Amino acid sequence: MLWSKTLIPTLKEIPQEAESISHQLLLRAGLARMLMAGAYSYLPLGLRVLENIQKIIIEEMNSCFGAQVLLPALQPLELWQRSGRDKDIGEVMFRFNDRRGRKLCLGPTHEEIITELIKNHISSYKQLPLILYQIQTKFRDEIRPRFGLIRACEFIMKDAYSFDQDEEGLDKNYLAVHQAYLRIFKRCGLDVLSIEADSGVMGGKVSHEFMVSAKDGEDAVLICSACKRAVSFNEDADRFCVKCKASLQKINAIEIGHIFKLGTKYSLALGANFLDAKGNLKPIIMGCYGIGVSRIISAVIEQNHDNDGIVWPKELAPYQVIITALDVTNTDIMRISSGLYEELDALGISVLLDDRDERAGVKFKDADLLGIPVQLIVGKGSLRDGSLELKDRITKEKLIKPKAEILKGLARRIHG
RNA sequence: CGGGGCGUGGCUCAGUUUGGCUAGAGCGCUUGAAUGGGGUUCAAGAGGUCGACAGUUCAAGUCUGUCCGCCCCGACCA
Repeated sequence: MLWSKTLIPTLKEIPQEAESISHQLLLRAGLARMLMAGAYSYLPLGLRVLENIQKIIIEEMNSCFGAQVLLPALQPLELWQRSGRDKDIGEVMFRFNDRRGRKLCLGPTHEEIITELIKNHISSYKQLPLILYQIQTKFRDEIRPRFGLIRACEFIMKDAYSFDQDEEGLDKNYLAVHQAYLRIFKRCGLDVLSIEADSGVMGGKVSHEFMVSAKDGEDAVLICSACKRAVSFNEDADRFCVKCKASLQKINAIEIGHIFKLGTKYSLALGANFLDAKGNLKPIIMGCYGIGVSRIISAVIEQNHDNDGIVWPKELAPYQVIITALDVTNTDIMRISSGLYEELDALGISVLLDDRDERAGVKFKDADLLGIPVQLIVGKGSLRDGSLELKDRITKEKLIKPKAEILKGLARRIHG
């Protein structure tokens, strides 16, 4: 992609509306823009990052035999009345009437919808176990949306649901998804803590939340200074670790995932049953597994930035390489830059070519701000001896070498 | 919802205390020139319902009232 053909509105100064680091960089690097509190437009760069996260999630969910679906965001309120959650969820759910006066809502989550679907299609133990998941926009009328994408009223979530005939099956799926989550977050470049948690409105007994430590996080976590075990924070929390008696340290964190062993709450309420091998009618045992996909963008920025801007983990970067063409009025520099662009593009490497007529300093600052892992710089030096310059955004290492060697260094950074 | 802060061109802000001529600066944008490796320099331009409405006044960005929006803290939260 050519910079001049896309929309990357970088900002030199910190917008008034942003206080947290991830919110500031989200806006400054031109990833997203606010429409109103809690609702954001994703610009080309932000969408590419979002798609990269989704790709990782899809790969890992498929690897534990999840099958992707897409359920409606538009839902009949009646289903929520049947599960009893209509009241529990209360004003967090957006509600309205259609033209016929039918009561509708926008889905804040999808347990009811998936259970209703499954009820009509699963009738035998032979069809179990099953995991279905989707990546979809959720709507929650938050009391206080804040920190950019971290708490939004419209956001993108991956929600998965497991269906089993017994508790053993649920335990197995729960563990499989738990492990898949750890792989997902690692690939996203996140240092994540898995914590036993309250299941709250979701119901069920066991739940784990996945927390990312971040200075501007809105949740708090306690970590044992000795065994590093993390526990969720509440006001009357112990000051010492129950296991090793060492002191606990409070850190701020962002919750990016939450998984629950639901049991039969929804299958009983909505009548999702199956016949076991002996012909007994039993409720399906369920689990549900959520990831805040759009929230990951903010969490990743919180954990991967420096004074110059974002430092994207390899797999999330909106482009793998940015070619910084210094002096676009110089036809030789542009010829070399375009050639390089074509060459990398043919190799399947995603490249952004900065073809703007801007000063070198502006381009360097913007390249650092965007956080694309590898910068290739084409300037006067390249004309003299055919050399290229590579800047590694992560290590800040700079190499000026013949093209062949630079391409090797590039390959090592992309594939290695 | 309670407390606090803010709202002036695309962005950052000054001006509001103490009302006074045609509303300013920097960045960005357009045009021209010089420059060309870490947010250049000079010149000439374009761009504004001063968040909205109502009121006070000879006169309102500035004072009063109501409302709207954004941010932060709290409560809440899957």
